[in-house]
Amino acid sequence: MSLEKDLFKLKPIAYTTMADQVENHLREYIIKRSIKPGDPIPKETEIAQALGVSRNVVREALSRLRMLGMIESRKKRGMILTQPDVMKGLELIIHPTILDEHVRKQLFELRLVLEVGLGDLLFRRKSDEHLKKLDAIVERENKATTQIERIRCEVDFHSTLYEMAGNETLKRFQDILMPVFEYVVEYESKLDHTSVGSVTHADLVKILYSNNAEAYPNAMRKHLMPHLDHL
Amino acid sequence: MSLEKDLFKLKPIAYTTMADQVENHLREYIIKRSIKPGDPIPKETEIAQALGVSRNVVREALSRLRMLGMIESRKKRGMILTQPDVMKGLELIIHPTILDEHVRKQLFELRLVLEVGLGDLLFRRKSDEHLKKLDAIVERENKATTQIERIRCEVDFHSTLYEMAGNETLKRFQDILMPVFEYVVEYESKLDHTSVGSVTHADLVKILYSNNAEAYPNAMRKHLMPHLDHL
DNA sequence: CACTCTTATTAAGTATTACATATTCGCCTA
DNA sequence: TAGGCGAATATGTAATACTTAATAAGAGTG
Repeated sequence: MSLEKDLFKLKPIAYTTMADQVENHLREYIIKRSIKPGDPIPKETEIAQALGVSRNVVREALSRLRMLGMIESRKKRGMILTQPDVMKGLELIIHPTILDEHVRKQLFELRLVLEVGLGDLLFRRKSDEHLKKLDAIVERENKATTQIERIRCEVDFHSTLYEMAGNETLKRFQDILMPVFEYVVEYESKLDHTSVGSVTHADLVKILYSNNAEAYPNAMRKHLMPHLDHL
Repeated sequence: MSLEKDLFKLKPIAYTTMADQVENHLREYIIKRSIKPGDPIPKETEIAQALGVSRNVVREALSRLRMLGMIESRKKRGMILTQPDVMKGLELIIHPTILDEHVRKQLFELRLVLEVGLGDLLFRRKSDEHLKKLDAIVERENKATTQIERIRCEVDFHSTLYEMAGNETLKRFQDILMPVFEYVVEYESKLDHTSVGSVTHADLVKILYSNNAEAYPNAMRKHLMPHLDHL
């Protein structure tokens, strides 16, 4: 019977281990009791006894939360809730993973979207130091003789933009995503950056010096157009 | 001695458990052997023996990777590497966490950046169905009598934009972040959406119907200006 | 010969126990 | 009172035994 087959196919999805359940229990516990960073969490043995499972299982669940930076534990003091880095989870999953082409492309699109939309943060938070830093990079780029040096400038320029945006979470997001885009470098090097009509880094800096926030998005769009056209 | 103090202060940071080390070993193992999704991973006992640690420790490490969706394990078949959802880690850390105001603000900024930069994806991937859906939402919004109904339309409208962008990773990102922004609803309800000069949802739809991609970013900027001004 | 039913094997999931290690606290002594 | 020593405690690690489920192999039957 196909119905029976379907049921069997559903079963493994619904399957949860004790560790999964304990993990969820702990998450609920933290939310419902509205435990704040710094507050203590029950001892392993207490949790095990309360939930009627082995300490081993409890430790697996705790180990997960610890990896995400949600809790910290010291030898006698017990465990405390911590304010986790929201991007930690993303880092853990992206860093060691061989992403397939499809996902990598989506992440690259995400980067393009971010850089076009970055303008308002930049204009509200730009400082003279940042602008000078961009100037220096542009100058370095113009003097560059090798392709490798030019690509390094390219990366530096855009990284500096994220820095300028003054949003730590956003910057962290970018830093995590960056290694994924290394594959782009290959075809990046084949692009003609001096092509007529394309907006250069120097042009972008000029706009940033002005207070013309309206000009930024479309300038960046034109700058990234070679990439955008690949969508 | 202050040097000694410094050393003591450094010690707990450098401290790593066996489980941490095993976790890293496994990550390296996966990368170096360039194991692909679907490929099998050594048995728990084999790993334990190879690294000279207890199976218990190995299970803690594996439990973490399993949570992130990097591996799956079945009773006899052993464990296999899986293609993880890149946003899984983010979901795990954001959902149950009481984020502090500072981080929440940064995530909200991130959302604004995304929506302004979204244009090119939208224009390249819009379909008639999507546009009609937006039309329907705008119409619903105009007929809405209660504030709650209007907010629901607001959420629907912007969610639909992410859907239109045709980027699953981006959409997932948005879905995860959405609950964080509920706090915005409060002061959102105080804003005057009919204020003169502000770009309405209807205006945005009109632009999307056209093929004027240049007009989008600044239109969206104006639409979001009440939020942007809060930066 | 094919086909099903049973059984054995394997690897993950769970439980229990014991011990190591480090940190806190309090007592005790100089 | 200060300082050190030891007890208590909670996490980290190890070892072992058992449970459960899925696969493979083998036996028996049409």
